Amino acid sequence: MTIEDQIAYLAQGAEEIIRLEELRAKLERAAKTGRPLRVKAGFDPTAPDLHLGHTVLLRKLRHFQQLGHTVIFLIGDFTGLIGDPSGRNITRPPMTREEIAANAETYKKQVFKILDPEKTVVEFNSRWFNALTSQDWIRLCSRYTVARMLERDDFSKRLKEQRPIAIHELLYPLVQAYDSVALECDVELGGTDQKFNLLVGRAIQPEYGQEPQIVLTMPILEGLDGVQKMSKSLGNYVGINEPPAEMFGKIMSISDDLMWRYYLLLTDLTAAQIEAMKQDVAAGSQHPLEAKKSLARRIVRDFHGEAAARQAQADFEAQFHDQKLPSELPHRRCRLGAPQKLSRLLADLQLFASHAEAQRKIKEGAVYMASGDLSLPRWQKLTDPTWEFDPAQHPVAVFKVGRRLLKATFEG
RNA sequence: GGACAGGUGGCUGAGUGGUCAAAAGCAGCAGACUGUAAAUCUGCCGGCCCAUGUGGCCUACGGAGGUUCGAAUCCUCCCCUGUCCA
Repeated sequence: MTIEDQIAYLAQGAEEIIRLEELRAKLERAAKTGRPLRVKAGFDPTAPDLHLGHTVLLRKLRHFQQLGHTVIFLIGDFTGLIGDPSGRNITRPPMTREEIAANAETYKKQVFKILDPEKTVVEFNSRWFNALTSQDWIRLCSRYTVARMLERDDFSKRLKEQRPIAIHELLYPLVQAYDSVALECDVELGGTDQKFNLLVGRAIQPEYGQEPQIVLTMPILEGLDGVQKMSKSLGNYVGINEPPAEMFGKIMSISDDLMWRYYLLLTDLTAAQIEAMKQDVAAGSQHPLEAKKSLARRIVRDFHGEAAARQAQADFEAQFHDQKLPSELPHRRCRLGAPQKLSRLLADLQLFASHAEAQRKIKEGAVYMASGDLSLPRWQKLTDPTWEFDPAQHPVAVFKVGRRLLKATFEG
């Protein structure tokens, strides 16, 4: 690949590259000297459950690896003590060595589904921060000004809105910047929300006699709702460890608009290929549903392989086009000798969060049941919460509420 | 250290003695329509119990006490946040 091809490859899907000329120079030098670039991305040590949102960044890191460069997967176990400033956050208690080690293992297991382990270095920033002296800290703090720190959107906004800003929060960007110094990074990747922190790295490195790193920001992936960023706490995420069927289903539930965004950020199709597909859909020569299935299959394949992806699609089609039950569905065994009131039963089966909710939803007509021959389920709407469910009559039953399915086997 | 303003359900935010499990919006869940899309419309949206009713009980408006037949609302102390002054 020529240098220009490499730049185009790295730039695909990226939000911003600061600065492009410097990246070109570094790539040229790396090619000439045979010394790979050191490319860093930092991760939160407390949330080792990765979802598709994280993979946007990981995929870009892999692109660097494919071009021969070294990725530094930095676990911010020291940074974690501060917490990325985002308003109302508190310093976290230090994690134990064991917790950190366990989380790191969890990370590795997930991350190497995308990254090349041969070209990845896993680091912890407590390694150098625990060795820092008070003098070192003061020296670091002296290299940046309050005014510049307050340029950060989050800080200036909170200042204006009279919301609290704790002093230690101001340290966060400096800590992250110092990571780049300690690791002698050539490039740092992050989401667009990290832009400020990444730029502080650029500003601090020259203070320590280093060349400023290249900053490459990736867009923040919207969650399944298409509005808010994908995050576990918002519940709008697809975890990379989720079973194929679940992944497939979740992706099928996104809006058509969002589908193109996912294509761009979560697959290796080029922007031109995606645009062509978009045209086909707009022209009516391809049904958006098919385009979405193809997206879902690609993504599932990345994490579970081709066979599982095909199976997931087949299950999906069987379930929603042919009205069959999926090959695997949540299943609970339940001891029940005598008839029981429906609302109580469904609450006990944890199909609902509370008994009150079970009663409400049943009255709303949201609950369906199938029993007997499950290969061709005949759904029966249940609207009476006081109806006595008789396990003798229905030793195996499947309950359906919206998209949720639950199979229950009763034994006396 | 002083003065002032504020702290309400997942979020925003109304409510200043009973009619308040707390308006409204957002989010969420479910139904209709569909392609498990979007948009739209409808219902629900603290818990437990009875069985279905403008039903009973419990918990909840930063925390702890108090006043009152009755407190998110009044009083006292405390905690937290911000602004101004020092």
